Amino acid sequence: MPLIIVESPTKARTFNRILKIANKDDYYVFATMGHIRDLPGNEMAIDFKNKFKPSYQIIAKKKKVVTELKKLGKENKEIILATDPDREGESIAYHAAFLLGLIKENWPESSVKDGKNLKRIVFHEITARALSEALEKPETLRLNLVNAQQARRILDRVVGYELSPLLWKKMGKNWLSAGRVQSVALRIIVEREKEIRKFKVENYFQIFGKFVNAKQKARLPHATPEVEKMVKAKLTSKNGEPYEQKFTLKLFAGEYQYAKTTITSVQVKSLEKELLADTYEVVDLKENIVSRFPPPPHTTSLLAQDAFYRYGYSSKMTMRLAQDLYERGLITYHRTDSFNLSTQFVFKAKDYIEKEFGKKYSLEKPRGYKTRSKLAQEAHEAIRPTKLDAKAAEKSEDKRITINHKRLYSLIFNRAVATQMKEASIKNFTFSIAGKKGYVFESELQQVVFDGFLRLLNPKFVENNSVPLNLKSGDQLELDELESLESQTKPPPRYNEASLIKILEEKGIGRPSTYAPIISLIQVKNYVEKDFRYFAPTKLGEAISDYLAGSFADILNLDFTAKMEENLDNVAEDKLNFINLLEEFNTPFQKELKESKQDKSVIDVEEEIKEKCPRCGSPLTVRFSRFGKFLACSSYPKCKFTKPFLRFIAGKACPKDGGKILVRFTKSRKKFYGCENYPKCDYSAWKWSEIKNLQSPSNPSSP
DNA sequence: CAGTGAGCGAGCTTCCGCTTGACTT
Repeated sequence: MPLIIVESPTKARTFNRILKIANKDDYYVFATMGHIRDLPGNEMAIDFKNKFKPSYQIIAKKKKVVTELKKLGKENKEIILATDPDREGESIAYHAAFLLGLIKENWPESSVKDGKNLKRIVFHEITARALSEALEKPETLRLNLVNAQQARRILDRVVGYELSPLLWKKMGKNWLSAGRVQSVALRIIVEREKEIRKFKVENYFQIFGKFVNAKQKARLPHATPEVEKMVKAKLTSKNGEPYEQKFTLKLFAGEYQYAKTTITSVQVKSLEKELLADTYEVVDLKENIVSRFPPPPHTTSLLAQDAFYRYGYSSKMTMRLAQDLYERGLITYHRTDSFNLSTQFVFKAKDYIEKEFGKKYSLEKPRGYKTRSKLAQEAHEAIRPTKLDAKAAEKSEDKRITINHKRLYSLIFNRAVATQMKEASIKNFTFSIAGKKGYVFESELQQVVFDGFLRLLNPKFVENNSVPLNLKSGDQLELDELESLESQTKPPPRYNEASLIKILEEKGIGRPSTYAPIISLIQVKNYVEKDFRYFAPTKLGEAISDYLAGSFADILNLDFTAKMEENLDNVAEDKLNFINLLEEFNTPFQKELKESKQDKSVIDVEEEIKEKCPRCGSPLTVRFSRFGKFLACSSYPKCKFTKPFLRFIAGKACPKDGGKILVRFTKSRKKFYGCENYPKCDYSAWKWSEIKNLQSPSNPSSP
């Protein structure tokens, strides 16, 4: 009886179901639960003198899995490797085959011992047809792909296990970490912070006019009933001279565009006077109908971004919820970078759309999406519901399905179905309002002509933009009111979880399975902190990033991974030898390491604060430990005074005893707010909204 | 599924990527 090997128990279950239906129950399907053989954690385990030979071990937590695998291997002669079609999947297959005694390892060349009994099947879609087709023409293990994975693994190990100890010495903290992915993620945040500091904030004014058309009702963009008669437009030029200037900043990651006007506070008053005295006419009214297409279905990265902006979920939370939905069979696999939707789903979606919204909303031909990124590996489908049932999560009787699960399910459902809906048709109006003295105001608005997919994905937008513009060129308008707004130019924004994941994915840094863990890691290590929902580097994080960027500029660059991936593709296609690739990386790297090790200077990130040590009077300093920040006496080791670093919320007092409110954490690192006088006072709150309206300490409430 | 408060830190750490079940109530 053939033994089929896959990664995940869910995939195994699906296979069993399909095989049973096809009356092929003489297969046994076994799940490895991911990698089973890897480098040990407690040492480098790379032999640099022997072509980077790795010493793999069975992963401690997988011993049971491997015992079971070996037992099954003895019982079943024919082995069918059915792991994911990408690099990591091929590697899992390889190590499983090795443990079953079917691979001869002779570094750096490995070979398959018994090709008759070892087969590899590959498919991108788990359906009965794909499976039976694959079973009919099995292939062989792709050793070049395995080598690409090994090169990736070894390179990451070398980078991580060389750079980390360097940091331990450099910073005097033996728990620090560095790596190809995490250090670049950190640098992205650090460089942005510097760009923000460097940014010069400037004040400027914007002038908006509200115009009335006595004869006809004109509509204001985003109109409310009360102001329906008014048209709001922005002053943009005089005699062809624009007031607005646009600027583009080149940033570490991408660029930043911003605009300001040349209008200063001095000019505003006289401008207002002149504008109010003028008479106006609508000119250059243009209509332009454009199609708006639905966004692609969710990948891991897009789902994390969508859930963050829509519901404020952290990536960790989103992945946890998605995992639960996946395990209950409600959605497809949630760690994916693919836009592919199975043909079965696409056809069912068409039926669903026609039944739910009518034929006007469905497509004749299915719509597909191209991956933007060449770095995608597309081992899975896009994330989509498994059933065309909008209420599938709602109906679940599982008590562990919460409102959050249901919300995330809806997000996934709507987005996937929307991909197969007609595009929306939007009429864009742009027009100017010109005064006799040469002043020009400009405005634009949109009207939804046909809602298409927006009906499902953004009904509010449809509702707010359904009325046509009731103006035409030549209409005479009166300026009813002026609104002068003082603004400041804004620096590029800090990253949040969504924008960080977006840039990581764009640059191919990290994989769907690692985005959330990486974001957790740089916070747990105290390299970055969240200021509300935005990342700011700590002193420690900035020092680490600057040091590494200075000494290992190539690795800390955004295109390092992209170049590595290109090379790994060449290895997979047998155009490049993977040992040569490793050597080409490692030779200059070791040189840089040697130079860095010669510099014995130590970087100090400790920062003195105003507060004095109660024991000896020396200033206290903020220090970093693996458990977070703490305050310690600056005359350590002479004085060993320490105390916790507390984060007070300014301007809030405890409603029970008037004490200061501070941020605390539960044992499981969940954030909450509490009174400084704990345990005497037990006031606590989970959410900002609960403490938002608390009184300030100096201003106790009277009633 | 939720889950609400120590005191530690300054000797044996650290990588990336693939999986799920893992605490306790």
